Formats: sequence, C-alpha cells, structure tokens
Amino acid sequence: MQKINIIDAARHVEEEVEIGAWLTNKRSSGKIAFLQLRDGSAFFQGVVVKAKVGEEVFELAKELKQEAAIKVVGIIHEDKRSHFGYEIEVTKIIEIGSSDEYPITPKEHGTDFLMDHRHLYLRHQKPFAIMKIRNELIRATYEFFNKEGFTKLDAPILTGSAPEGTTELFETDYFGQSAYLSQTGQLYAEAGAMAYGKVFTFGPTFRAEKSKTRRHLTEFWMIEPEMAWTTQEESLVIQEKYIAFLVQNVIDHNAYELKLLDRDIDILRKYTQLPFPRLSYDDAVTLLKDNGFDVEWGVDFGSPEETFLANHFEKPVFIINFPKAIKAFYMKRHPSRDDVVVSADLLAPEGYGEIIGGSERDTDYEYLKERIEEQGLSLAEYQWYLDLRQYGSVPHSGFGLGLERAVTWITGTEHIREAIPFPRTLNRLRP
RNA sequence: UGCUCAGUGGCACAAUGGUACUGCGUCCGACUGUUAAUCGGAAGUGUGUAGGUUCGAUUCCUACCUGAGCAGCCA
Repeated sequence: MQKINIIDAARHVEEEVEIGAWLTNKRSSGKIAFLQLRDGSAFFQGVVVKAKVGEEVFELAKELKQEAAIKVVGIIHEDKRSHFGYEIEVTKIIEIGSSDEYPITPKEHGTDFLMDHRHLYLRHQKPFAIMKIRNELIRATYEFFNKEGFTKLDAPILTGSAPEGTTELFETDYFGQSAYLSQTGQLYAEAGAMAYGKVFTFGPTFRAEKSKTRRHLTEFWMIEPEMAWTTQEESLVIQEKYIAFLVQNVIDHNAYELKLLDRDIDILRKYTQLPFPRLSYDDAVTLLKDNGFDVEWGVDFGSPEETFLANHFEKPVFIINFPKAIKAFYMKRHPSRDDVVVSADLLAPEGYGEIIGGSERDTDYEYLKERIEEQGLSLAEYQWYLDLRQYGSVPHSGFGLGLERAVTWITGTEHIREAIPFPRTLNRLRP
C-alpha cells in the first residue's frame, strides 16, 4: 500500500492509501464521523462510516482529540461535498501521538494569544497558506536571479559599524568590542558586484527601531541585488521584472493557498503587467497637494501618502529621484540637479507601503568621502568601502526588497507579523 | 516615544454602584454527509497590579504594568 500526501490525492482516486496526519477538527453523528486532517501538504477530510468499519474503529475515531497524530488507511474518492474535492473513506486508524486540551480551539482568538502559541498556530490554515507562499517567493527569488546571471553572495550579520549610521542598531559583545547586527548587506553587496558583476544577498536584517506598525519587524529578511555596469534605469527594469516574476509564480504554484486565504487572483494578475508606472518625487508632491495632502517638497512621505500614491495607479509604482537630504550617503547625485539623487522606491498597492528601495550608487571617491564625514560617520570604518571607488570604480545600481513586506502584500495579509514564522517585534521575543 | 483604546473562567465576549450573561473548548448523551456541524445535560474558575472614594467597586478616581491600533522611522 502506498503512503501519499494529501495534496496528491487526485492522483490516487479509488486507490487504497496510507496518510500520516494530524486531526484539526472532528464532527460526528451516530453512524458517521468526519475527521478533518492535515499533513503539511494540504487539508482534507476523512469519512468514517460505522457500518463499514465496525464498532472498534468508529469508537476510536470518536475518541480522537484535536491535534492527535494518526495514521489513516483508506480509499481516496472524488467528492464535491468535500471542500478539497477529494476525501478519504477511512478503513483503519492508528493513533501515533495523542493530544489533550489543545489550546487553539475552532473559534476565534486574539492576536496576542495566537502569537504566544505561534509554535502551534503555524499548524493552522492561514499560517500554512502564508508560509507556503513565503516559501514560493524564496524559491522564485533564487530561480530569477540565477536565471539572470547573479551570484548569491552572503553579507555578514555581525558588523563592526553602522552602514547607514542613522538607524538604531542592536548592539552585542564581540570578544570585548562592540558589534552590531546587520541592518543592510548593501555595502558588502557593492564589494561583491565589483568582484562578480551581478550579485544578490539574502539574509536576516535587524532594526532596533521602536516601530509599532503593521509594516515593521525588528528582524526581517531582505534580498539585496547589486549590479555593476548598470544604470538606475536598467535596474528599474530588473526590479519590475523580478516583482512580476514573483507574483506570476505565486499565481502558478499557489492556487490552493490563495484560495485558502481568499486572495483574489485577478487583482494579482494586474501586478504582472509591465511596466510599472514611474512618478518623479516632484510630480508625486504635486499630485499629493492636488489631492489635499499637506506635504512640502523635501519631506519623506508618510504611510497615508504612500497608500494614496500606490492606490492611485492600482499597480506598484516607482517614485523616482528623492531629495538628497532624506536619502543615504551612497546614492548617486543627479546629473543635472543638486537637490535630488538617482533613486527609486517601489510602493505596493492596497496600502502595503514601500517594498523596494534602491538607487544608482555614486562612483566618486572624494564625493563619498565628503558625505561620510558630513553625516558624522567614521571614515576609518568606511575605508574599505571607499576602496571600491579607488580601484576600478564603475557605474552600478542596486536595490533591497523586504521579503515579509512582499509576502504580506501578495497574500493580502493584514499584518506583517503573519508573514514570518516567528516574528520579532517591539513587544515580542518569544516563542 | 506620542496619541487613542483595551485588560472579566483555558479561549472569545456581556453586564448593573449590590460578588457576573453567553458561546467555544472540556466531560456525559443523541444524531447516516458534516463544513467554526447541530441538539440535550454537567463541571469549572472569578473582573491586570497597588492605592483611593463608598455601607458596598467589574463599574467611579489616581498611579503603575501589559497589550493592541495609529503616527514617526524604514524594507
């Protein structure tokens, strides 16, 4: 007899199979019981008919508790009365691991309770669907960048200095000296681009900002591609192609999960249609003013502004060439203007905010040295970075995508803490 | 950090200045197609912490703790 996963049930119709599963819920009447099963691949139900299995098996079925681990033997049937379209007519049940007083009941629970039980909550349908889609985004990311000729180059997580200076960092002890958890791999990616042409980093990132919003985590995963011999315009084309590729792969591979989440595929399809609109920062300010926003040229946009801009276009939109004063020191000066840099943020629709930040990097040694000093950063700490401009400096561009922001947006989830297995936020370090 | 809101049995909620409703879960029973199944019965603990007002506080007041939402910061 064959052991199968639930997701493959369609290929085993009318066959007798064995499935290792957990019981998510159970309903029973006097002569028939429905066991709601999950095995990590999908969810479906087992039907236990007393007249067919006999007293003993039927009684066992009725005694099983929520989250009991069982081996189920039975015959797969196609059946429209099952949400999954298929179900298993159970002939035999073996209880492998019992369960008692499982805390997450079939009724609704509060966020705090569910996050306290995150280690168990991961078993349930919504986290299941989101984590499967997260996995697809990770898989598709590797596929995309490998296909495009990138080399994955890992940036260090422990660093000796603050790459962007301004942001708060987690500090830790490194054999008697201060070390910081990485808040970006960007500068290291630039070193990689000068070595291997096109590289991407993909790893955890830490921000000790006391942010308390649905878009922030203190620990999150970031994908940071960096490309030598590449202008910002060329980088934008890669960025939109990458985003469209991610969305398309989720549509192609996660129809089941999107259905569990009740996510509208037609909306997602719009996000695969290129190009994405590009709006200059100048024009964005004008557009916002025309729509009643109280903004002045030179300020960074807040969440309400970002939401308005992205919803205005119903697609992800690039906001290009931000004021120099509000952006990082390494961004390239605009060729004909002194007040803006060659940069772009990609704003996701539906209020999900900035999912990509990127720019062309300045290539000039003296200019970068000045800007590092201007921002009060330690020249000694950045000497290695300046070396990249001393030895064969070339035009190059890069960007960073926040994985959890992308997951939250594509899955249509309310809060970013749902987009990572064990979220770290201002008020949560456990489990 | 600021503003706003909230803290009641394992969970989710209700309530009046007079020691607390209901549902889920649990236990017992019924039911041949359920979809957070339904129906009948039972057990269980007690209003975040510390003060104050009051004959009496879950309710009113003060402080604190914890959490949530929003804002700032950013991905």
